[in-house]
This record gives sequence, structure tokens and C-alpha cells, in this order.
Amino acid sequence: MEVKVRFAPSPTGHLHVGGLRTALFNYLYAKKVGGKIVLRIEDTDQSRKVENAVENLISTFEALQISFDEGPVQGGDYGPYFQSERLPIYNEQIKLLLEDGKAYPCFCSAEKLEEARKKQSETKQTIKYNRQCLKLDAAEARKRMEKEPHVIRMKVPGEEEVLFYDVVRERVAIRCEELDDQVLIKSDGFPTYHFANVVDDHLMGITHVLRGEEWLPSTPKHVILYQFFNWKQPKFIHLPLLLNPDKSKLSKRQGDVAVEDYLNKGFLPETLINFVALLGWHPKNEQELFGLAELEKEFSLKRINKSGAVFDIEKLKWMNSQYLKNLPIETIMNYAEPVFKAEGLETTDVGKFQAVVENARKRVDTIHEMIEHSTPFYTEVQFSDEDKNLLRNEPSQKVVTFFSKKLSNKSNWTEAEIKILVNETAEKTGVKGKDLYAPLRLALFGAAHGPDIPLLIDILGVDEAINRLKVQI
RNA sequence: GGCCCGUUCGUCUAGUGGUUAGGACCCAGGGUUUUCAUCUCUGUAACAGGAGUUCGAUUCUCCUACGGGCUACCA
Repeated sequence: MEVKVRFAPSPTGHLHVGGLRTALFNYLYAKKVGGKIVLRIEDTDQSRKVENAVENLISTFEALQISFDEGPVQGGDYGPYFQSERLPIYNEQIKLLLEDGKAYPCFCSAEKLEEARKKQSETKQTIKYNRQCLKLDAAEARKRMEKEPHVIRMKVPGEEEVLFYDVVRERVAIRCEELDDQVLIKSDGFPTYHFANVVDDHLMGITHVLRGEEWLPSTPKHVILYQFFNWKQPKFIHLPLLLNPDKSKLSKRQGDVAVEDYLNKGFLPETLINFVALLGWHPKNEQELFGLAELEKEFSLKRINKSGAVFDIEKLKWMNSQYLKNLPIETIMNYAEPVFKAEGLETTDVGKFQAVVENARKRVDTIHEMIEHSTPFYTEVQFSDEDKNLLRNEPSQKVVTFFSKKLSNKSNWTEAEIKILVNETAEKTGVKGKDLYAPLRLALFGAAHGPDIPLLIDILGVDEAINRLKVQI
């Protein structure tokens, strides 16, 4: 049987890094075994709907080059792929359960339920529905359903326990008496996650459910639903949670969680994919840098971890710096171009832009940090009083004067020749070490630290270099 | 409160019934480099605790502790 997995986000905002991890593991597993991956939008909560969330999600996946075989964009034979468009399907299925007595209507008001829960909480009981409406006369209940607001609940069976096997955690068992009669259909006619998820997974032919560990406690309810319908269960693979530095579930309160935020800060799609792949999963060997294609080959459910993983931004930065250094220069230039333009830096001189990027890429962790190292090549340098004093002192003047004069002699300098010229300058002026290099770099670049003098002049161009030096004399 | 899941360096993790418990990030120090960065070398640092099984447990079992998740007409 062909493997089919799905990523089923609810459109409540931007794609979360935890969501990316779930999507990625699904994607990688599908690719690894030659299966299919479905994108299904779980928009059953009308009150939490966010405008443009779906468009946003889709464009983020595009930026990451993760594609789906079925979904809102590419269609497919098992649609619609928005749960809000599948209401007739849920309706049909709930009727079956109602007829079999495996589900029942409940007319209790939200206030009443809230009160009951409060009471249970105070008396330290297990919090669950008291099954009041289960006692209702069937005919009467049917009549009331016509005009009264109500929900449909599942009737948890009286068996001892529900048992299922999670691929990561193996055997998981829970006593049925612990389970609540979960609401399946809400009073607005929409299904809850628990119901829609089971119905859709079955109807869409999903064979493996990879999702976050937060779903583990409600899986027994899903298992019961599969049993009610006499449907084959998919394999469950619950992924360890992504954590804040304090080990709580990764959340907005402790920094960025949206994939978009990281992209906007200059982290590369390649980095995000690689980094998130290593949270809760590990390869066979000690390799850490993986492209998507490599991950597709390496991925295995067997090497998924059990315990939660802290999202460590320091390591993310390091990994991003590795990609900045090692990806083809053209790739980095493509990522950098819009960022440079937004900062008003001119990228039309491609040769210069490339040289600037080449210099900056090995000094930073993100695309955005490249700006700081590149601006001096494009804009007039600014000097502090301290800098000015240093440039004005006698040895500095000797160095700058001699060097710029010699530099003017010809226009086609190689880096090697400039290196020789620097040495000659030291010899002729008698200035050396820090006193020699500091004024040159300061005049050319506006900073005490930075690229080699030959590289500096190469990027700037001899004419501009001479200009910058002469201003200081 | 109840239920469920988890626990190897600060973090991501490897690993085994007998190992000097390995790698990566971070941090510290050395080397390369005129500076900075890169690169490179080295170092610091972990099996939560207790009991049991065993000739021997980090590894297997149980208990405790701690951490987390769930406990909605949210997903």
C-alpha cells in the first residue's frame, strides 16, 4: 500500500517553526518511501480564522521549496482540502454514529458545563462530562434536535482500556473511564478537530500520522472513532515537542516562532530546513549539514527522538553562517540583493557587489548583518574625533601621502602588487605595524578592523581608493 | 487535582550489559593572519536519585524526584 501522509495546519497565523518541523518530517518520510504528502487546511474554528493565513502558509512553503502532492493549490482526487468545505461529509458520517448509538446529542449549555467543570475541579475529580444528556429519551432527543442548539458527543465505550502503538513511544494505554465524551460536532454545525481529523485521514487514505506530541493524550479518542467506523487505523508517530529555553512548549512569548520572522531576519531557507530537521531526529553518522535532497535520503522514523528539543538560536546562527560561507556565491547574492537594495546600497555593479558579498559572507551569521560590513564600500565613510586625530598625526600622514602617490602611478593593480606596495611604504616611511595599517584601513574603510588592504582596494577600485586617501592629506 | 509522555555535557545529540561515555553549538586558551573575520588545534563540561536483576549496570525492571504536555462547542 502506498504511503500517504499529511500536514494539517489550522490557518490561525503564520507558519510556526514547530509546524515547519512537523511538515518537514511528513515531507521527508513521504519522499523517503516514495509516498505522497497532502496539505489539508483545518479551518473548523470559525472564531480563530485569520485573513490571508492560508496564502501566507503557502508562500512560506514555496520559499522553503517544500511542495505537496495534494492540497488547496494542486488539487487532487480527495478534496476539498479545506475542512470548512467538507461539512456535508462530516454530516453524513455523524449520522452513522448517531444511528448506531455511538454518538448522542447534548443540549447542555456552555455555562452549565463550565460550572460542572469548576465543581469537579474543586472536589479534585477527573474533569469530564457527566453524561446527563445520554439519559434522554431517544425520540424526545430527536425532536429537540430540530429546534434546540446542541452538540454531538461521542459515547466512549465501557471497555477497560484503549491501547495503541505509537511508532516512537511504542505501547500507550489509557483506561476508558479517563476519557471524556468528546464533542464531535459543535453547535454551529462544524466538526471538532478530533472528528474531522479522523474522518478526513480515513477518507483521504492517510497511512501515517506524524504530528506533535501534544496530540498524544487525545489519540485514544481518535482510536475509538476508528473502531466505531471499523476503519483501519493509520500508524501514529508523535514527534517530540519543540521547546523554549526554559523547556516550556515553544511559544511566541519567548522570541520569534514564525518561520517568516527568521526569513525576514536573514536566515536562509536552507538553514531553517537543516536546523529543524535535527530537532528530534538524528542521522546515522555525525554529519550535521544536510541539504533537502540529502535529508530525503537519510530520513528514517527509527531515528526520531522521544524527548523535547530546545530551539537554540545560537546554534541556528552558527548553521546559518555555515550556509552563508559555503553556498554558491550567486545564491548568496540573490538572497542579499533585496536586502541591500532596501538599505539603499547599489547592487548594479555586479562585479563589485559580488566582491562585497564575498567579503561579508564569512564575517556574519545572517544576511542582514552583511549590511554593516558592506556599507563602507558604498557610502562615504564617517570618522570619529579619535579617528581624525589618528589620521592627522605625522606617521599617518607620511604613510597616506606616500601610499596614495604611488597608487596613482597606474590603475591596473593586482592584489599581490599592492601587498608589495604596502611593504615598500613601510620601508620608505619607516612606519610599520599598527601605525602603518591602521591609518590606511581607516582612510579606506572607516574602521580599525576589516579586510586586508589589497582586498579593500580591489573592491573599492583604485580611483575610489585614491580619492579616499587624498581626502585625508 | 487527574491522565499521558519524557530525563546523557548549559543546548542539540551519539552510544553500549564491561567505552578514556563520542560529535556539534556556546565558552576559554593556542596556532595561522599587519587588524578583524575565516580556518585550525586544544581544553572545560553529562549518564537525575534510590532499589532490584547481574560477576558487572549509563544501558534492563520498579519506585521516587524533576520537567513537560493534555485536561474547551481551540487546534
